[in-house]
Amino acid sequence: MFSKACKYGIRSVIYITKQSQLGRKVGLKEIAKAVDSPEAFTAKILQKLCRSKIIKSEKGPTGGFFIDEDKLHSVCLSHVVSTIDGDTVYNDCGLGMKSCNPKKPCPVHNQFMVIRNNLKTMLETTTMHSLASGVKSGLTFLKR
Amino acid sequence: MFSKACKYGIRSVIYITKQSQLGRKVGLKEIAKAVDSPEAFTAKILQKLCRSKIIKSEKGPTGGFFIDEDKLHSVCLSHVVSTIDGDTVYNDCGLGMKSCNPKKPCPVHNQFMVIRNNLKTMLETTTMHSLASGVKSGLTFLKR
DNA sequence: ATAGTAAAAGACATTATTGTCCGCTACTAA
DNA sequence: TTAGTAGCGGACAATAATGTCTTTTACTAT
Ligand code: FES
Ligand code: FES
Repeated sequence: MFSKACKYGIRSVIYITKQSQLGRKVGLKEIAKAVDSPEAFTAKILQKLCRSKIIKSEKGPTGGFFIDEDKLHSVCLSHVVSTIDGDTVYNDCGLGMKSCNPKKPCPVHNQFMVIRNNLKTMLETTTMHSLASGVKSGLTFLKR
Repeated sequence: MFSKACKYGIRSVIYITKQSQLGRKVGLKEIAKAVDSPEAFTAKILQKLCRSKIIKSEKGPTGGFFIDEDKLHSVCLSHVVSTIDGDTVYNDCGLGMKSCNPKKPCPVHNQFMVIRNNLKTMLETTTMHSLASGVKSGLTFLKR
């Protein structure tokens, strides 16, 4: 469904969100440990997310990653996914044709559109904030 | 969503199905041209599909790929997908945790299960036969 | 100011996926 | 029986994704 990079990215942002709700900045090492992801690789992903303004970072001691107070409730899954994986999930043809064109649909176009629209809606309505609270309340987990 | 191999596989099987309905066996070259896929790579994929009994092949002149009359209506998308891509679509955690375990769900588990079940149902209820008739009637296409 | 810290950036290594090539085998038709 | 055909199988090549390492940059606390 998503690339590994994207999965690490989502898990990381959920963790960062959770900690930002507590007013904490978190370092790379802590994140990688919390979500069980390769450290250096995770660094690259976080850099991307910073460049796309989804998260912020500060260098030096007491530095780390965090999310602005005002963004805490607005960031949703779709932002993270499109930053890391691009818009392929939304635009690509399910059978790999040059493009997904309703005027010249592939055999599974109609069926795919249904699934894809469900997915799209889900990604756009699921906030990182809500995912983080699941973790916070111990209902969901970020590793194992 | 699916690997390229899987997409080529699906397109190929649809084409083979369409031709088998007309009682024709089709050669690799013809298939690759019809679905716009790399020939040698497609050969590998067709071999897999043969080993899993989804399609059949015959060597020598007048040989080629085809689907048994009795299977023509029973083969569905899920068979092809699980042959090529395995059961990852069904079993893997959407966030890449070791396993998708409802007892220890990841933050998006519930949301994912909905999408995945939709997808699963779609794959299991969509027959290659029905996809092939769309192509036959000119409503859908296998390349471009 | 300076030493220490943590992220940024770029080069590099590994692995998985995708794609190609070629000799071998099975088959058919003449 | 033999020549030609078409899929099979294994080895190989190219690319993309994943993952690592090292140096530089920005910052902060002392
Ligand atoms: S054309 Fe294939 S999914 Fe739209
Ligand atoms: S645990 Fe992640 S999808 Fe089920």
